[in-house]
Amino acid sequence: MQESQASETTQKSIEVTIVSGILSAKIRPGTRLGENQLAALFGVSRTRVREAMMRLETRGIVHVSPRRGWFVVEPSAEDAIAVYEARRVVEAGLLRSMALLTEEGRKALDAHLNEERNAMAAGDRQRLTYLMGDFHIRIAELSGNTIIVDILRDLTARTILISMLYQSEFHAAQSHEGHCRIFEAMQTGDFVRAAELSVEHLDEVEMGLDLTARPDPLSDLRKSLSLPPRTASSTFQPSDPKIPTTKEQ
Amino acid sequence: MQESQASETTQKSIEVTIVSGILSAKIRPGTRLGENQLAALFGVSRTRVREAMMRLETRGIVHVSPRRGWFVVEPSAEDAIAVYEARRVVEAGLLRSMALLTEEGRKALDAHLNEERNAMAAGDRQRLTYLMGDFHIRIAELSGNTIIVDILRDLTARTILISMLYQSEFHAAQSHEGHCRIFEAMQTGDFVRAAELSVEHLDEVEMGLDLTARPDPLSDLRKSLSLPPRTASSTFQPSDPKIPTTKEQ
DNA sequence: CCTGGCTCTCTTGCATACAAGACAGGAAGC
DNA sequence: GCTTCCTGTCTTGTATGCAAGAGAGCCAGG
Repeated sequence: MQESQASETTQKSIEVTIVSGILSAKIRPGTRLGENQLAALFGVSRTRVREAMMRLETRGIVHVSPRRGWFVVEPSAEDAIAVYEARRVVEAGLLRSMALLTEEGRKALDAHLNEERNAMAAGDRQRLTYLMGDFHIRIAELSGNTIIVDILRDLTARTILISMLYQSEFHAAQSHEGHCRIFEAMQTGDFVRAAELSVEHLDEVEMGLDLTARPDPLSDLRKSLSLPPRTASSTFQPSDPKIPTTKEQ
Repeated sequence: MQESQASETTQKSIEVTIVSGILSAKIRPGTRLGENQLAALFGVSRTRVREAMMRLETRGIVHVSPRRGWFVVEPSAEDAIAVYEARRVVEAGLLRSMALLTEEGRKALDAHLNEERNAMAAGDRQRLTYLMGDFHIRIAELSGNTIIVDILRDLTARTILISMLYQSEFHAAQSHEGHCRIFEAMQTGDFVRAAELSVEHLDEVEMGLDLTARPDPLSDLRKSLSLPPRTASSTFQPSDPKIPTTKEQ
């Protein structure tokens, strides 16, 4: 999103920038988020960067390795399973609790599915990743319950990190079809069916993961040697290359 | 729970102390949480207190009024409705996703219900409040999914704050019966029924609230005059009176 | 060539200092 | 008496400084 100079509203912009970056698959799991780097990027002191990191940590988006740095989480296979389970629970519970789909909501979802189709046609993979996750958030928004929206946003962010680690190929068409089916069920007012389809859809995506493929083939070894998690900063390509070879200080 | 001197593990003890205090109804909504007070209590600097506050803010437990202080949230009527809806979604979704009740789990819930009975017999209202909320957290723990446990813990904390604001009388027996019914359904393996009962139970509790009774009859006026939210510190009675009239510095 | 240890640098952890806003209380003017 | 303004105090907001830990790299010894 916006860059530095975002002073004044920098309050939470660090947080949203990073989450947005993850939701659109621009930031990879394991990316190192140096306090000094971010402080320079946003033109603030480390204090505020740390605040943002703490918030993101409680949201399960980043974690800190003492005296070594902040890193975007690299969910383990167990984490991945837990995240998908949590999503099934929340999303199915949400759909079952719905009573009707307003015309407004119908339009919003319809427009979203069109966006998915456009992105597929254009082959815009990053945008596609974002849209595939966003669909579920949009459904939550229909409920008007910001608590659930926030929960699902964070879970979706983790889902995307998981897919970057364990998903070899991206079955966009399959996901899109799943979304369409859910939408159809919702349109007919059959929310129980929509919930079931949602669970199936999430199962499908989860099954498409190769959870045996460890994110880093050497992670076992690294851990036993207490070496740093793969920084992956070399593969971090922000759309706006604001992080040059900033040899900080 | 433990007090100052908790150095070393002070890492997150501020957070858990406050959340525990809320879960056991020892800290009222609107309680002012001064950075200096907490810093003195825990024997750390404001920095770490602020970190804890930020985390709690992310979790929806406290909020900050700029340059005026941190306060335990006072959920509005709308917030209350949203919290109960979120709980219904998550808890019903969770129960529906369960396949079996292990013997271990059965014992845990059974023991818990006994504790409820004991607290009712003893008339220990604080403990009862804690147990009534904890029952739902225990169910989440059965799933072994820490994500869901954390979500429900925070929602339960907010629920207790809501009950302190809007619940005139405490229908402990009614809640206990609701829990027993849910447990019975789970024992028979009928998790769909358990989910339905759970929704009914939450509806019952929600209906027992008087959401027309504003937490502070003058809150509208206060807001328009941008006066401080009611501190309620005068009604704050920690079981361990560690916060005397600490005229900080 | 390999191994062990040393140092040097870079990172976060934490405390502190100072800035700035929000009230409270009192004094001055009407 | 009432209102208005002003000043003092207390709060959080933010930056900065210093300490301590973790590695990376180098050098010596085998």
